[in-house]
Amino acid sequence: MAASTLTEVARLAGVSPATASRVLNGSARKPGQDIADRVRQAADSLGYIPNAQAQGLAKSSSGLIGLIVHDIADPYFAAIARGVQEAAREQGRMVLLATTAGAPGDEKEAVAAFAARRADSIVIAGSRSARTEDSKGNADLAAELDRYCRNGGQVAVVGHPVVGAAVTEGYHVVEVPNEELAASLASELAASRPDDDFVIIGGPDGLFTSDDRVRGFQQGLAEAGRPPAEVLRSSFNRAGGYEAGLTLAARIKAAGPGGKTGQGNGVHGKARGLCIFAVNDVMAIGAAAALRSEGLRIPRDATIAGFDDIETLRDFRPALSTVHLPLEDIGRIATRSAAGSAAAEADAAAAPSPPVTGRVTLRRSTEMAS
Amino acid sequence: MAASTLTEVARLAGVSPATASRVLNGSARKPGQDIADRVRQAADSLGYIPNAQAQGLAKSSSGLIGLIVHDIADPYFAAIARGVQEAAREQGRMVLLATTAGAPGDEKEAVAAFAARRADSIVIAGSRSARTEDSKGNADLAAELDRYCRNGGQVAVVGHPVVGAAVTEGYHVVEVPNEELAASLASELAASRPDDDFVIIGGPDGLFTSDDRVRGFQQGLAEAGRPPAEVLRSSFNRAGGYEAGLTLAARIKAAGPGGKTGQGNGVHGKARGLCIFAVNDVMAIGAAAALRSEGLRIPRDATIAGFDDIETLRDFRPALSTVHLPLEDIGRIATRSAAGSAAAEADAAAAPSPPVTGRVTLRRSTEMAS
DNA sequence: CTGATTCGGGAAAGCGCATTCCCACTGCAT
DNA sequence: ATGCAGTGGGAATGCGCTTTCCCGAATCAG
Repeated sequence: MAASTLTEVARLAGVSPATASRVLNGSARKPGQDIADRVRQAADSLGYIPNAQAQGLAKSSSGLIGLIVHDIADPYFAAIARGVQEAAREQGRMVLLATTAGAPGDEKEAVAAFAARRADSIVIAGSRSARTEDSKGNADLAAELDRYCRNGGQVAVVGHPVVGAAVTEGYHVVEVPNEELAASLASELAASRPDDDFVIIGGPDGLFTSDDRVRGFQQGLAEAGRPPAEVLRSSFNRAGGYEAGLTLAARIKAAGPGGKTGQGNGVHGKARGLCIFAVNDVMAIGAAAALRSEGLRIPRDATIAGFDDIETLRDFRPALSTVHLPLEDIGRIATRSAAGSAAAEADAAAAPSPPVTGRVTLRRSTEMAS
Repeated sequence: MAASTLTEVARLAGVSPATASRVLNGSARKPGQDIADRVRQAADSLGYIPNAQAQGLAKSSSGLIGLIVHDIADPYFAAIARGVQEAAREQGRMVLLATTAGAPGDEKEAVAAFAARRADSIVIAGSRSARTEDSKGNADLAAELDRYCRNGGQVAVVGHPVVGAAVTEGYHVVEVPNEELAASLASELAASRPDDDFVIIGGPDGLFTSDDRVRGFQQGLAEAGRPPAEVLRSSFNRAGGYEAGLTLAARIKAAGPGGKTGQGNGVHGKARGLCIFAVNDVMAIGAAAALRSEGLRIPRDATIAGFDDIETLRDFRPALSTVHLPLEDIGRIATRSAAGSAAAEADAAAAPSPPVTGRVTLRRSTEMAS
């Protein structure tokens, strides 16, 4: 028994397919009450389910939203995905998921696949990369997006625009003030940790999100009259944080065995502590785990801060200082800004994009030594 | 500029649409080399992207996999989703996401939507419910799945079968040995905590996953010669765990202020500790947070264990004793078992479904008191 | 009571592609 | 030279639905 079709419903109801279509799916023309009832009854007596593919083909629009993330199991992306999902539901659309591990080549393919499915809009979350080895991929991606937009697609990018993207029509960017927030974090940290040296654990060079946060942090430090922090680069995940954490642990132990009151490193008689800024929470957690595994305690032997304020990580102890980002809202905003209708564009003109605001959140992991 | 069509490509290449179709998409008949080249060249000079909707309509199959979860931001589901996504990629399909907060009514709608999109298969993760208020929704869901399967769809359910599902054709269940594993956990805990009383923090009555784990744990306790544990019911998330944790904290403090050596509660002169089993990690973390907020320490004032071994929570301290579940594999297995082909069915006959195995993992949170 | 409008319904033309059928042609054996 | 299968390409049909166009009937003004 194959799924029943509109034609069958129409026949059962004794009307034409055109009429059946008009009553079953929102059409401008409303058939008479009695006919409508007959059709509707026929429809659910047959268990009729409209074929979305055929509908899509006929009106060339699919009710699909494409979402591109690096990794859906990463809580950062999962949170954004939740927002996207919610907004999609509001719009009566479904979300199509693609994960790419951040490879622009894969992202290009994902965009092509979405385009093939005639997705109404595409949301790209996850940091853009400016690394030279990605430049080919980025160019391809930009071209693909270009084409997609020219064919009427709407795309929203979280964070940084895609490198080399030329179109403006239908291309939206949800700005995340990474740099400013990182600067604020730095300045608050500088104030609360007057005697600490700072070090940054960053992601790979060229990752915009990472680079912005590093730059902002350095700037905040400079404004507070602090010297620039050293930057350790590693991968943008827990493992990267852990690795960098091991390096730092060794250094801390070498500098002051048994605590920071060892053989005074610094011109003042007073020993200097170390404050670590990891460019995201997951890396911070990794670094913290590394320190702990080396017998170091936080915030006693070093202090640490992250970025994102991942919900699942809030129960981590010592509570992680970080910058809160409304991840779910970001997903929602991105999805809405790519909702692509005349109304939406009018709105967009009025409010180019509801600004994303974060908040520095200092917690126990950078608390003053008692 | 609308997206170019196969016909345009064919015209440019000077061949018929049929031929173009044959070269551009895997067809049994391979046109001649020269023609193939011409077509391919025409295709990418036009930036041709096949219209998946039309393809789907024509061959009635969409290359889509529907995934139903309660909440994509929940790390449990996010992990499963990752597995599903990977398997989908292997199969050259894309995943369509639906979140339902566990409401059978929403799940039914999601299935209908997937059916409308002619998804090749559907993976349902997330606990089934047997609560009476859900019985109507469950029946509807079962009916919808039934219809979907009869129309050739493949369904894989993680954990428990949908209540009332009648079809067998195309209906797969990935069994998760919740009960057995919970029993093992109980027996190991009983051995390592000989002097503890046990208490269980469960989800709402009627949630299969929760009920299975509760039942298994009780059984394990019984086999170890321990009396049944009291069961506290609350919601299946962190908040629920937190709430139950507060209740328990009050109880612990009342029983033995300042530690468990207070006014001896028990026939032996020796005070008894409390070992808490929360039916999932997230609840366990919530309960732990509640205890901590009440000034209690783990494992000193109480010990606690969870279930799932959520990756993001592994850095939690004290490290949480739990039951490891290969979440990602589960997603992968479910997706593969619903891959729905003759070959897959032959495989399925050979290996009904690659068994999911978990592992009791005792860590610091239930460590022997020193 | 007639002519100009609506109004409600049906017929039919695609949407973009896969696929079946058909045909012209080649190569081979007879 | 003639018949045969085999091969490679094109014409045409249909997937299920939307939508334009058309037409008969009903409504209204004059």
